[in-house]
Amino acid sequence: MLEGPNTRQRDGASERRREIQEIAAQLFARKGYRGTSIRDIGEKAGVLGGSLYHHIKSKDALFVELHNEALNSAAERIAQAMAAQADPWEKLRAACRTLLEIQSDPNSLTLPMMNDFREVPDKVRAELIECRDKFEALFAGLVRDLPLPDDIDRSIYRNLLLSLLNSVADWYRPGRLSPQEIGDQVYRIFRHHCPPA
Amino acid sequence: MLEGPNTRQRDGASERRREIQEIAAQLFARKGYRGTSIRDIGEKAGVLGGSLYHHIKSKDALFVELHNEALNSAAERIAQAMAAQADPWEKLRAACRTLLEIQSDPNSLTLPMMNDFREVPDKVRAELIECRDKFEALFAGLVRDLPLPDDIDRSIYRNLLLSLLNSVADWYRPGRLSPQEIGDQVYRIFRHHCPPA
DNA sequence: CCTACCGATCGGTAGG
DNA sequence: CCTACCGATCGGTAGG
Repeated sequence: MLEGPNTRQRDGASERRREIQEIAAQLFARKGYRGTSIRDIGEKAGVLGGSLYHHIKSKDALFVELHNEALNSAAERIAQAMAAQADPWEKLRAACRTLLEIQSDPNSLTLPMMNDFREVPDKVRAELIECRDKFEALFAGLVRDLPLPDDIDRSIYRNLLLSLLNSVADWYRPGRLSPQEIGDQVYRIFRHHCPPA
Repeated sequence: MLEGPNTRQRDGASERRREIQEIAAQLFARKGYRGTSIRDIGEKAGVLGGSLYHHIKSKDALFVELHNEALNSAAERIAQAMAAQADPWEKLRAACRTLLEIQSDPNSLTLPMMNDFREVPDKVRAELIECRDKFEALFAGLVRDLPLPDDIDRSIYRNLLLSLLNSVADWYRPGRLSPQEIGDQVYRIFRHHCPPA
């Protein structure tokens, strides 16, 4: 209801567009694709739903755009954290910590990463998967370089690691362990598997 | 469109109810709560949406009922599989294999276990969580008895294990590894952590 | 189990 | 950015 009228007007159009994107990202992240209506986004932005169509093309396009931005931004941060480590296991640890940090930040436009594959229209899903594949390739490379025992299937290992990291947002609550500490826990569980050198 | 008219009529009402439950369970599992309309369920049952209300009270009640039945049935199967093993790690292995089997069967009414927490009305979510807590207690007991290293947080370990097992349905595709083999992989990843006795 | 309908909500648009 | 509206779809009900 209350809106701050002190928004700068320097570059009105694109700045307003950014505001709307951030609002939409938060709502999508919290309520999912279907649970977030154009009118919901408008309400938080202080306008009626229809008015948003000056800034967005469609709900689908907005969702895909936010999802892919978030994924690319996350991939970049993780790649940087991994690059700072030489040991494969330390790369895994850095990746876990970074992704956990991203996933547990409720206010970042980077958060969404919504795995709501089922609740999204087919056409949207296809675009989501395409972008996600690139993200998963990052983890495929990471897992490829780990010295894992022979009886561990790397494809399964990677899928488990990824789905685990993605679902942390479902049960993470601030206050107890920090994202970094949880990341370390993930690392410890997935790590001990050195082959008996 | 085609319906088999050879349905027995022995106990018409309750048998019909069971049919509708199975149809609804499959749709909910595949399309989620919001993605499944009463009319969708009716269509698969060969009737109009409104006609279902002779057999169900509401969409919410139907969903909660199916969810809780699935959860209780799964908990029972897992408890039995665990009871057949004495060693704590073998209990974990049995639990992983059984849950994986349940989660990857696309035709079982037991499957749904839908973690669509976000797309469900608040009132429904509260009822879902209540039942899920009991299910999670089963795993809490399992994890409590594992001889884990001191630097592993059992609460995190359990959350990771559960969210991992639940999200397998997102990427599992029949053909490659069997559910049991995947269950064994999960077991291997989560196991190696014996403390240096 | 159907016909016929309800009130609500949805994404989106025309026209200003 | 609003008014006013569209066609579609939703869960659910009355009355037979």
